[in-house]
Amino acid sequence: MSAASDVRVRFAPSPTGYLHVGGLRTLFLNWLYAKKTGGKIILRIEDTDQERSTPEAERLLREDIRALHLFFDEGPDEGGAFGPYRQSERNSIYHDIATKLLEAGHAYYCFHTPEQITEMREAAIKMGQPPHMLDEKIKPLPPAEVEERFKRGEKAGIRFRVPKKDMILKDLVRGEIDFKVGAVGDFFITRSPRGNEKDAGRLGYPVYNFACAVDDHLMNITHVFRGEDHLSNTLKQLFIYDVMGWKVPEFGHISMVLGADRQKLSKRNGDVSVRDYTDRGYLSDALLNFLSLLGWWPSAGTKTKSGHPELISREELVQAFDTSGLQKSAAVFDVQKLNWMNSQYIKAEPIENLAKLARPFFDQSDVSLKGRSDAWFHQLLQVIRGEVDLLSDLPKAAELFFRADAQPEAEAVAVLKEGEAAKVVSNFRAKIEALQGDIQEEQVQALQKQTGLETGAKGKGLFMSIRAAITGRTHGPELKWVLPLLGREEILKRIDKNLKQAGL
RNA sequence: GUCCCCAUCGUCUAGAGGCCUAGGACACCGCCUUUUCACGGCAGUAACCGGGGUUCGAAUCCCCGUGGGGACGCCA
Repeated sequence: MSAASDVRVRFAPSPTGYLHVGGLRTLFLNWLYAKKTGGKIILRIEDTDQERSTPEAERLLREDIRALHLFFDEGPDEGGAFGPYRQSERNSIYHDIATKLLEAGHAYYCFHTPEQITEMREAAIKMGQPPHMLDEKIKPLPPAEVEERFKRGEKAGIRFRVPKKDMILKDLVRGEIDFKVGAVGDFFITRSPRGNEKDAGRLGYPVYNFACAVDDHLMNITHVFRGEDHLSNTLKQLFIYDVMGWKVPEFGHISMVLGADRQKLSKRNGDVSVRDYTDRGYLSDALLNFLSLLGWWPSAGTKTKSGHPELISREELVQAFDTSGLQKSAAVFDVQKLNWMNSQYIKAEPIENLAKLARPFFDQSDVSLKGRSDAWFHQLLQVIRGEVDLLSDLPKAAELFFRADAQPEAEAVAVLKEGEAAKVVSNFRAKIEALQGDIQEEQVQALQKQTGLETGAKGKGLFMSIRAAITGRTHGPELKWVLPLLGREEILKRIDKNLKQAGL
């Protein structure tokens, strides 16, 4: 992390639902940039669409972000010198600027209904023209007529008059992008009032492109990293900066995240909600590590403590982050790779943390941790953590240690009926019975060896017989780990039960 | 339809004119290890979208084509 700087980036979600992985990736890239440069990251809630935004969604969003241990320097809850940070609380600011735009002739009232405009757009497309071709020919009304219409109770939104000129966007990711005249048409900057506004007068709530440009400017945002799908929005915002004479922030349009079908990630082609992932037991750092590598790549020679080129800790990510690694082309979200990465994080997580993270998954499952000590649970996790990709797979992997009454598998029964198996098992059972106190790893190995010596069994005949008799299965973790976890009583009980159920 | 963006293994990507017989990672396949499964280790299969230029030399630069994606809301 470098010394403090003037860099200010923001995450500006609209509170309409859970946090999505695409949004999280944008947030994280912004976060990395802020941390890397010693700048600040601001949370701004874009809730100008009163019909869709809910406080509940905002709460959920914050909860999701907090769970990932990502924090903001400024925001609705954390405060700051550039508030309010909720757009719904900034109405008077937008109205002031909209009024200025109106007075300067950069914007005009539009009394056409949404239906009329839609009609014109459809007609334009039919003529092979850009959709906004016809409706932008609508001439602004003379002031007297505007007054007249308002007096009659008509409602109007304000439209921005897009200057007739080419624009160049200097993009941090894509270089110079040229937009020809007419790439966008006159767009709405405020809605026509719906009656639910506070002190709105004849003005409604602002529309995204307007509120966004105003806030980025007023909040001194220096860098805007957002999805490529915003490219044409950026053009609109550029025009606002242009006529207002504002300094334009740096823009970086990051590539899209696509589903396996190469379409924009959606509910149809994969899970999009971050909560879905955390609920299934993806670790936050694994998810973030994976997401960071979707559309960004560290420069050559980046060293990681893990020794693996793509297993990069959060601190290392901050160190390595650089906008030159931002990718131009879209990236497909590959769950397989995420799963692998998650399994690596599960293996590397300090056991106490892992226990803390894993416990809820056991509580939700039908294997109960009741009566088990923390030490035992840690030991258990140590044994099974290598087998799973997700925390939610843990209880299933642990079943062996809980299901004392489970039927032995057919294969296990077959093993027990084979040759000297019965002799081997009873010999081993006697040795366990004679034991006192906790069973140690080395003891298990010594006992097995001894049984081998005494019965003449070796190899599969020895090890598999014991395994089948105790676990009722032919595969699983190493016996030297299984037996200490089970304990003397449990082992004896299981041998007797399995033998009986095998008909021996 | 119009505008904009993009194009290296199945996927994420390295590559900024000779270092490329194109490197890494996930997945896949095989072998080794573990007298089980998994883990781990080692090897292998696999890509520069096509066509024209520029150049002594092109995955890298330019043009065209094709393909994919995005945007075109009084949503964000």
